[in-house]
Amino acid sequence: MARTKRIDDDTLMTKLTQTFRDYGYEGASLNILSKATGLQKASLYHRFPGGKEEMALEVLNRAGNWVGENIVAPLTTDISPEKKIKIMSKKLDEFYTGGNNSCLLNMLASPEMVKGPFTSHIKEAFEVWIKTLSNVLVESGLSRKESRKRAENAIAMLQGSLVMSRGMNDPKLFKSFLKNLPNMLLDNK
Amino acid sequence: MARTKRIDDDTLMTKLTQTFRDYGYEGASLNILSKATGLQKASLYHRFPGGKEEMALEVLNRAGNWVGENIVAPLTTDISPEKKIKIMSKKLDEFYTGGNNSCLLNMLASPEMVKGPFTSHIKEAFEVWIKTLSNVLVESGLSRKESRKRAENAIAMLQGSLVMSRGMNDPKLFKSFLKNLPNMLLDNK
DNA sequence: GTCTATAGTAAGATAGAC
DNA sequence: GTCTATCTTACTATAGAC
Repeated sequence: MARTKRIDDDTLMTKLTQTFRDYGYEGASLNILSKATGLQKASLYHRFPGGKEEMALEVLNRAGNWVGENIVAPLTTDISPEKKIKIMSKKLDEFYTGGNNSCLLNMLASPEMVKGPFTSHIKEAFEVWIKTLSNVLVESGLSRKESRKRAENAIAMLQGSLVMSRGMNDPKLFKSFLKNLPNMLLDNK
Repeated sequence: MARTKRIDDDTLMTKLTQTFRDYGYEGASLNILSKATGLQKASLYHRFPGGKEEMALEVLNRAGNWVGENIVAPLTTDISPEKKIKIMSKKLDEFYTGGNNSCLLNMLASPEMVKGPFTSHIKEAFEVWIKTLSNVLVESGLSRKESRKRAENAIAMLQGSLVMSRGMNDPKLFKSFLKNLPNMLLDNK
């Protein structure tokens, strides 16, 4: 034995993701990651030869894929903009577990001066997200400029509501954001 | 000599603040703090016997005082709500150096599960901020409920725009937020 | 008040047995 | 594939000279 995995890849990635979200990159020590996954450090290195950096990169990629499949993809189908926004809200609620989870794009962001290994991934994630959402709003009849602005504001509000929910230890601001999201995006001005 | 300070208290605190903003609590090692301030580690311990935790706590307190004097105080004077918001915008621009600095309330926030030494300070800072800003909006003629909501949204948008400015390495979202802030707060709906 | 030197601990990472 | 044991480095923190 011991040739069989104590924890399957998907569950492992979920645990790692949770830990990086809770502790950030620096705060998530290998000891903490080990306890969170039930694997010893050496076992983690066996699965991620690149160590913590590789773990965080794969976590970031997996989150990107999840967002692509669950949030971006529905936004590019043939249903109405209203329905798209509704689906997105539901998926965001799931993704951030009702405001109790921080966003990796915030928790893994590096100091500006020292460009870290995640900088480009995070920047691209934000840009893709803004563009995709913006396209939906154009489709709903808004101008390109107004659509871009609303998309940026919505994502900023999402990030801010998560920061405040964490800081105040109360997810109500995130929930309130989600509730207002459709209006924020689609209301005629 | 060496009985005279290499760096005065205020400049020292400014450097420490900058470092915690850039690196976060875990990321700001004593080596980094030492280089940033020009003081050796032992000298830092002489000034802050409680070590890094005391440094961060004092940084947080000082930032709270600055906000109290420069942002909260003007909000409670006798000038018009419009002028108050204008002053606040200007001071926020200064405080966050045009969107190039992160917010300590985000960078020092601890993981929810492990209540850190800053949790209560951060929570209180958000609450005071929301209440003070909300009162200004009540004064401008909005209902208590609407005022509270707008204040929360404005601060969330501020936090989010900072997160995104850092993540995208471009302060334009913060600048855009600042520009729209008066409308966001005072527009009749 | 600041420094060099160093203790003690925890970090990231690897070797080799099973 | 997982483990214990270990290495090396970096970290927080302290001692003691000037």
